[in-house]
Amino acid sequence: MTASGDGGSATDPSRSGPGDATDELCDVHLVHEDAVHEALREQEDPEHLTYLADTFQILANPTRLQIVDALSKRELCVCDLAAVVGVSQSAVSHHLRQLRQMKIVRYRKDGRMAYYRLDDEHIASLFAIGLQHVRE
Amino acid sequence: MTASGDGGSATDPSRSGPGDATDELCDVHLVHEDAVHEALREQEDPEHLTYLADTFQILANPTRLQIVDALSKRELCVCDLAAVVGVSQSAVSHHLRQLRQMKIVRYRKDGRMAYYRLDDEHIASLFAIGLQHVRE
DNA sequence: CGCATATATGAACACTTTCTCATATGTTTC
DNA sequence: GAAACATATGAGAAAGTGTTCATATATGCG
Repeated sequence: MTASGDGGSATDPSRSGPGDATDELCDVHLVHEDAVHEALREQEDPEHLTYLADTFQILANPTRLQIVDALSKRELCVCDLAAVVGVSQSAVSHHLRQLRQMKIVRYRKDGRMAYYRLDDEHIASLFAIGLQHVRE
Repeated sequence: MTASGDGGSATDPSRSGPGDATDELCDVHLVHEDAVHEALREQEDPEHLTYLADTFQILANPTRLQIVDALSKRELCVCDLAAVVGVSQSAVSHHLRQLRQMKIVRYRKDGRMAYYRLDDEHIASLFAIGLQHVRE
């Protein structure tokens, strides 16, 4: 997932006025220094971005999106979900675990059945806005 | 899709319902037939879901989310983006192509520079709602 | 024109993901 | 307790992804 290259970091404190000072944060010459430094200051917490990337990763699968789609309207048990999305119980269960781990779905146990639903409204929003983007 | 394996039908004819003769959609026994059929009827277009999965896939990378984060506040050229996210120009360019292909970013050419920005408001919304979900 | 700069892209390797098969866990029923 | 059922999970093969290196395209400048 992550495997980002060098951390780089930055904010060269010695950089100052014009001239040919080494305006390098990475390995490229800075074209718009102010914008870059502003962007660096306002950057989101990298941990949040990594976690968000993991969340999108779990949503990045048509079968899991079918599950999210179905659960956006009603709760369903694992067996029903397998029938709806047309894959094996094992595959659905694996998908559900991933969705659970990223807090995209939650479930309640009733006897030997497990009834799944979306975890919160953010998920329904992400799905709905994503569909809007796709439909345009 | 590939419903292979054992048949194990065991249909339950005592269950009522407006007689869609399909008591077996996959290879598992249906526990809540009505809910399953309703979910099947209301299913989103599979092509949309595949495209949406591709979109989430492109968002499912911390470096690309850093790019989206930076571009959510200002337009930046490729060189600046490389400095901000701390990876090589080549890597950024590869990422930008993917973001372009999924209509997550767009760009304008000015001389030899390419200035990128987010493609539409849906993207900013997806990013913002995703962050809310992460922060909870 | 020739050279530097800015961006784009192809190939390849390390790493990750997804599916299926086999099996484990927990619950209900006999 | 044993069998049947609903769900969960581990392992491993096949496919996919992200980065780097090398190089291509295109613009600007002297």
